Amino acid sequence: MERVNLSRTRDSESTKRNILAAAKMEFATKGLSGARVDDIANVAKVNKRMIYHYFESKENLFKQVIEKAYLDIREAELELNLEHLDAKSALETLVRFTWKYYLDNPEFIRLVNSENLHHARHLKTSKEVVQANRNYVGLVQSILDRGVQEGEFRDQIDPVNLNITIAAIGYYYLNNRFTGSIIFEKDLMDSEVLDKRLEFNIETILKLVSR
Amino acid sequence: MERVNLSRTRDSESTKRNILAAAKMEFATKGLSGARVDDIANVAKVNKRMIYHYFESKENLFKQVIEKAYLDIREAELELNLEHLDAKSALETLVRFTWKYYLDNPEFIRLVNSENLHHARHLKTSKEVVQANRNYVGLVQSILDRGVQEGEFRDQIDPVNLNITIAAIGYYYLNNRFTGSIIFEKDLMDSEVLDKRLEFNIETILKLVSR
DNA sequence: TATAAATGTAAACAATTGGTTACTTGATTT
DNA sequence: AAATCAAGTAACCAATTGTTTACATTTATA
Repeated sequence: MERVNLSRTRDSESTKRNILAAAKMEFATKGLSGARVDDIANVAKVNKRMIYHYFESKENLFKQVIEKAYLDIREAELELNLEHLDAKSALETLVRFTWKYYLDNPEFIRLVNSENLHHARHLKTSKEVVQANRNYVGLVQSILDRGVQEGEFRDQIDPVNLNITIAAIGYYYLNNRFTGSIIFEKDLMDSEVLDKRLEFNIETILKLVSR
Repeated sequence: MERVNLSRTRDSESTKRNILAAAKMEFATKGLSGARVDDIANVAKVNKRMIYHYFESKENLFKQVIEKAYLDIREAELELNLEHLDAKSALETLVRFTWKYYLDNPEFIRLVNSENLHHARHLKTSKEVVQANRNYVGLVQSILDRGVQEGEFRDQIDPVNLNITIAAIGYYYLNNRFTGSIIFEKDLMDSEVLDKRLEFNIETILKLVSR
């Protein structure tokens, strides 16, 4: 029988949550190599030993963080309930969502970069993430099918490439906002500039799929 | 009067070049924090002291590397001589070039990521890079103008956003090839898959600009 | 209530790492 | 040929860092 203790002075679940949250920020801002276990412990207000107690190693902690990051975004996408919209609206909603998610969760982009710098070795063994993504590709495929039926979209569009492009046009812009702002001599994070970029992206995707 | 010594046993220029080349690979594969000065020295076959002699610090060495990386790609773009082509061909050539450059120089992507992780603090003081990029945006703008004159392109297309999108659709795919290959359960680096992606990208850009 | 398991702390360790010191060797100039 | 400066080497250092050891306290349960 599970006991719930509402007034625990010791709370392993909250300790784990705190560690994960602190680790996410630390890894995102400094990368896997740049991240410091001591800093994670300090931010999480937890003794460093607890990190090793619950997560075994810095490497494994990173793995937990990146897995959770992927599951979180895939979960948020499912909550959009795109099945209830016509294909064009569904696609536009997805582009807007992806953009906003990256904008609101810059850590996600950083973590994915880190994981790729390390040849995705942490994600390689994650069945759960693969399955979540399989569902996601299926979702996009069904939007495409619906669009063809409605006479709005071209057929034979590759859902994986479409997916990648939807992510790419948001990800690249936000990932490289620092070098981009210098190079293009323009604040890429200015709110009007951001809004125009989103409209540009929606246009890009809709023109790509339409007949 | 400058003397040229063809048989120097001591060659500061070649030492500097070796350090820069080794540093570029080391920073690209491990990031700024992950890179080891000792490893750079070993690969460059140079005493570690020489790195500090010529480059002052690890940080400054990174700055030299990232600056050169940007100047190199902007230089390669200029050599395409896009002015001699009709607008549509020029744009397609640029998309193909960008893709191939990222494919052949994966270090470039990694370095740009690192620089953004560090808020572009090394590039901030680089007038030369900003100027090179100004020329590049001008080049794309002139292609767009030509396309409008030829009656092929829509007008009022923002050259910066177009630039960003051309880069994005190649960059994202290749940057995230490791996580992408796992997530999409498909080898994104398979040569047929790569070819299809390039065609997809050309289509994306041409549909975006055409009337 | 005794006991074992879970949760937590302080301190230290061994390895690593960016950077430096002290010195040697080779090339150029006068 | 002597003197001067650039180029190069080996050894070392102080600080950092991921990880561990040894120990203490709280909680759940037999």
